[in-house]
Amino acid sequence: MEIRRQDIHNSDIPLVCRACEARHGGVCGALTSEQLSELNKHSFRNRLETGAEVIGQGETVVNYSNIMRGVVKLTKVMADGRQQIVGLQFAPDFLGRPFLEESAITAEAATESEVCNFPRHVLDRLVKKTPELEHKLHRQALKELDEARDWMLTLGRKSAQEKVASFLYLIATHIDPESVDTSTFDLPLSRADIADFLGLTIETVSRQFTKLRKENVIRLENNRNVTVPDMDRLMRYAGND
Amino acid sequence: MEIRRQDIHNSDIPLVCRACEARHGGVCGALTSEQLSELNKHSFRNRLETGAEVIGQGETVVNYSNIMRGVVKLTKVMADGRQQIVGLQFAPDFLGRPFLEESAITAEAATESEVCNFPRHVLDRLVKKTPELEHKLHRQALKELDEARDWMLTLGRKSAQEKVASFLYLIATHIDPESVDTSTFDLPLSRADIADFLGLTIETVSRQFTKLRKENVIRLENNRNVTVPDMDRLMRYAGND
DNA sequence: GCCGCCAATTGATTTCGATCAAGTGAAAGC
DNA sequence: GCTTTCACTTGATCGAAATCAATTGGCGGC
Repeated sequence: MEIRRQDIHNSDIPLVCRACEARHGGVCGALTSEQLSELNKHSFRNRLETGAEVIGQGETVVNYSNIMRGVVKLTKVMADGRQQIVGLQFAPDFLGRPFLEESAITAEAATESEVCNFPRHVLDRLVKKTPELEHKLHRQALKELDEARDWMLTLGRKSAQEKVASFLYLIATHIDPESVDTSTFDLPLSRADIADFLGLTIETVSRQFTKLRKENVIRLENNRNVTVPDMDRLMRYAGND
Repeated sequence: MEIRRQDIHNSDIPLVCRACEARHGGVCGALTSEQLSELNKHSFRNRLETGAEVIGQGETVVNYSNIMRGVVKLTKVMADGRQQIVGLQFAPDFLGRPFLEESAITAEAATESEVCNFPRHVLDRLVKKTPELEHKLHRQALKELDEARDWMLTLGRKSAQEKVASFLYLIATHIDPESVDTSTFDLPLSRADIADFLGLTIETVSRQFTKLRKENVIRLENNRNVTVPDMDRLMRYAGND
């Protein structure tokens, strides 16, 4: 028995949205076809090269985005250049901080990505009128909060080895939610980015990769491609018993 | 010129809520007097001794709360006992994780506190019917997310001295939002709790307190009472230039 | 007043990860 | 084909914070 799609006026949904909406459950799912059409009038998609900045720390927010493809990293920088990645966002996550003029973080593409942008004021107006949309954004905020707090435990209390294992486990479970086999994947981050995510240096990250490889917790096809023969074992290395 | 209170039926508001609502801008502010009455029927207040647990990691959530007075710490524990405080909540914060059966964190009173509890299902029902209430909760979630990400930078990239200074600055700016003079305050956390908040050991926290005292960044009346002669200087020690 | 308790401090030593410094290997440019 | 470049790895040393171990100081109970 199949559950019917709720929206009747399927054909009224903008063409670009139709393909998109089918593929994922982003925030747009909360909108009626009319609202989607309205939003779509003001929205534009673009492709982001690795390293391309979506928004910078301290800048005025003009657009929100939906991640269509790729991984976006959220970073904070200190005045002296020290840097910390405070979040990773995967498709089809919503990207943006509602109700705030100025961004407290930098968002940039960790991999080659594609995003769908809409002007802040258009979405803000839509949120006011659409409780279901605010509910979706609320849920995403809570999800991000849960993830941030999980990561705080990792940053504050785990050893370098546990941190690296935790990172690998995180990627294995997030990179391709569709896939059944999560045991082989490409890392969306460079060693430098991983270091910034884990609060370590590149050298320490590299040494821990080597150590995990020598202990057969992971195999490395090349610098980016990882195979995890035993996911539970990796989880134990991550300290998540 | 004074702005008039919005709610007309002021006298319909439950007595306990009236005193409370006047004092702070918690989530209840989003409710009509009827809703407040309804919620109040099922709510109960209680006093929490220091260390009293509101909810434990992995337990089923039956109540949400509003913090009326005091400070509540949110902690995560690893299987081997390592512990990390992932958030501090001050009055009049809302306490709880909407839309989740099971708590991912432990919440316990850091100081002697007072909370107002309401059954989860009652508030959940109210949220569904009251967009303004969900909006308030959404805003609080985003605030907590911002704070969590700020703290991730502290945990991942700051030195022990910067961490302790950051903690003192956080407390100075949060403990008593009413007060004009934020330069003298009591710490709501023991050294052990501070260590768990900063991802350090008690000994290191203690040494940094001593160091900050010797460098005249702070004065200590006793273990708990702190005076900050120059808040900007403390901020610089915290690495927030 | 003295004891016991607990929180915090202080000191000595160790350890883990940072720093400094080469070295490797793959891809791009000439 | 060779060099250059860039990301990563590996090695040697250093240093900040952890660990181990007393000691201090305040407070409640008797």
